[in-house]
Amino acid sequence: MHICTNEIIISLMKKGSENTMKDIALELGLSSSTVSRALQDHPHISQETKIKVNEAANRLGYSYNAVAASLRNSKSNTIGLIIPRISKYYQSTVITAIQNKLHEHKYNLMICQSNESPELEKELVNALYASRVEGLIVSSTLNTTDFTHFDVFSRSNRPLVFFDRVPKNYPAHRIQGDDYHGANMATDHLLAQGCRKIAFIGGPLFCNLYRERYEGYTDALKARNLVPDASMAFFHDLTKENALLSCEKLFSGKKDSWPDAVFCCNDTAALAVTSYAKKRKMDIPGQLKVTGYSNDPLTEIITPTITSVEQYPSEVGAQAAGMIMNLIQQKLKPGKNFISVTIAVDLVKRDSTDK
Amino acid sequence: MHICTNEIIISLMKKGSENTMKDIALELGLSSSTVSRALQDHPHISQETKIKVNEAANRLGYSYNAVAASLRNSKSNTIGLIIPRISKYYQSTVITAIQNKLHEHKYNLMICQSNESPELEKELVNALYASRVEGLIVSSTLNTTDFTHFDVFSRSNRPLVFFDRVPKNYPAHRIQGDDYHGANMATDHLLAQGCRKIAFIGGPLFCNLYRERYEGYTDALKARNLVPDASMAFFHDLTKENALLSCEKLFSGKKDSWPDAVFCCNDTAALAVTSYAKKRKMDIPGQLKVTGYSNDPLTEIITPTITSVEQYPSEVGAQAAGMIMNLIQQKLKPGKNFISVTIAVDLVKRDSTDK
DNA sequence: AATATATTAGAAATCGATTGCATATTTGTA
DNA sequence: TACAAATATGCAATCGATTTCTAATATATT
Repeated sequence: MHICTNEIIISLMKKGSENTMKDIALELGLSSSTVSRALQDHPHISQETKIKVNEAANRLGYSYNAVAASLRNSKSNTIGLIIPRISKYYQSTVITAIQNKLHEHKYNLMICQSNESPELEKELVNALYASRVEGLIVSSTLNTTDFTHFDVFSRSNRPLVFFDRVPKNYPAHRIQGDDYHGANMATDHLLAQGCRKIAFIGGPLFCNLYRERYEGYTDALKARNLVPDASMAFFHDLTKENALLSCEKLFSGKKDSWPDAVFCCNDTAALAVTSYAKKRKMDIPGQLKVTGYSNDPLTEIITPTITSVEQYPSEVGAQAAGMIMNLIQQKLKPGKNFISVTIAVDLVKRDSTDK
Repeated sequence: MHICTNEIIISLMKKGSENTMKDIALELGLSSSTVSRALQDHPHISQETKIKVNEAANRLGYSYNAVAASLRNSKSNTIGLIIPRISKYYQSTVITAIQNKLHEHKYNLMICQSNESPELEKELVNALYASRVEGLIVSSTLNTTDFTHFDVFSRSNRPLVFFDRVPKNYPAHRIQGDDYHGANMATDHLLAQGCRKIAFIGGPLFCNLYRERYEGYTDALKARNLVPDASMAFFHDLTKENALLSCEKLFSGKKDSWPDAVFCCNDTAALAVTSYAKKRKMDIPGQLKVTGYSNDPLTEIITPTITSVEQYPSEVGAQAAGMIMNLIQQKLKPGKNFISVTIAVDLVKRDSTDK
């Protein structure tokens, strides 16, 4: 057993750079081929040599250079991820699931935030491509309508998987929550609770999420022979501020024109509606019922707790990572067939809809 | 202006691999040196050649190989980040700030989660080192007491910066919030509001954060000639569940032994205390005052809103990234001098302490 | 004894971009 | 005219790990 202090290790290192396999080889009078194979536990190398090599590697403070291996093998063991923001509950949960799954396969994840900017998104795609990530997982910007900047990946057969915010007419694999069903369930629940004037607060309809949720919402109304009221549907960035503005419009006229429920496409908006209603002394759920989307822990903290749609983000992340790994390992043959996985959602009923 | 369809581009590409500078050189009857220099806009290359090279690069669908450049230049343009979890407000805000700052310098960020496991942390350090990240930013695991696995970085003079959870006796640069002062202010505020039996809920004292907050808390008490009551101080992982258990203990005996305030070292715990109190029909802030730490947006959502300590995570992230960049660019000379930056904090008074 | 088969190790090319040095051509100056 | 300087380009080595092919032993088989 050798005991090395830092000083000894430093003195054994060449000035200004790392020791390489070559240095180990030199030290032992071997070739670097042998060292490489020994470190990989290759069967053609004797036990004796392997032990000597590993010992020398420790002694010299050798560290494997993944960059060199990456170049030689055309294999970076890295996956790229582009996402608008990492700070939301849903997003960060998906990321964590992806990372854990990839780690099982000894893959790294390079996470980039597009900050909702299509230009930055494009730049990041190219940067990740240049870094030779082996696959790319994306939730696109709200404003990405042109997806051609992802062509580099599809063109070179490098796996490309979209989740959550997926393109409409772009050939790629995708993992989505069942947005139609989620919205449909939530709306139907409100109807079952007796609501008849249900407002809708969502994002722009060119984004798949809101398009499908809006459909789920309108279909639920139609199923009960109700006509969706366009003056009660709002489409904008789902920030607190925007949601409050929509509230102003919803609750401006005479009291009997007010909605008796609001279906919100995220929890931020649902929260804003709830606090608006509280401020105006409206009773929730008595006078107004509210539902959110994503089942952010926030929904259990506010009074009243808010009914929301659970999207199982961990499952989404695990599926996305799993799909990328399968594509890389060619368990799924690349080609013109694209897989679309839909993750089931559940309605979590809480106080804001009287359960 | 050339118009290329995907088919044309694909047909121009070698089977199964990318076009390289060599291919561009071949196409134009130049050497790859010239191509390299042309693409870098090197002054020794004529305008004419540069235009031809760029045009051919587009035509061939050339994509820069950052891995090859990385090897040749010993420069990966990548920084590593190891963090226990990305899902909390504070953490994700710091990350975003780091990423934005690094992006200005054309650096990428490789984010890894240690999931609070020291073993995984160690593994990640080595993986990032092998990937030749040029610097490492770390917030360590709650249970990391031995920091020698970071030696690889210090030993090879690769910048290492700790933030938030920083080591006690390990030589490295660090960015910290002013934990002592934050806790001191919060406690003093509670005292000023008339509280005299202030409980403390924090993490284990071997972690700098909680050690310093505890000191700030006790010093505030002592400054008013109060003796900290050990039976009212709890040290554990700051989860909701643990915090509720501590509440059980705090409010188990006779009513006059109950605390009149609880200082919590994070907002999760403060939230738990608040909901516990609400469930037991205690009046906040009348009967019990509560403060949290980190100023998570949650604190403004719950009723009552919770007084908390703002840590300016964006500033922390920007400083950490800025310091790494300075160290890389040798604006700070590496050596035995370690910089410790303290970021000021502020107390945000809300309803839970009667303001 | 002679050939076959493991076993172990090395030489050299490769991945793709970069760059110091050498070279060739053109322009400028004494 | 001759020589200096500026301009434009190529050659070849380099970064570090991997792998194919080759070669040298040693052991086994007939």
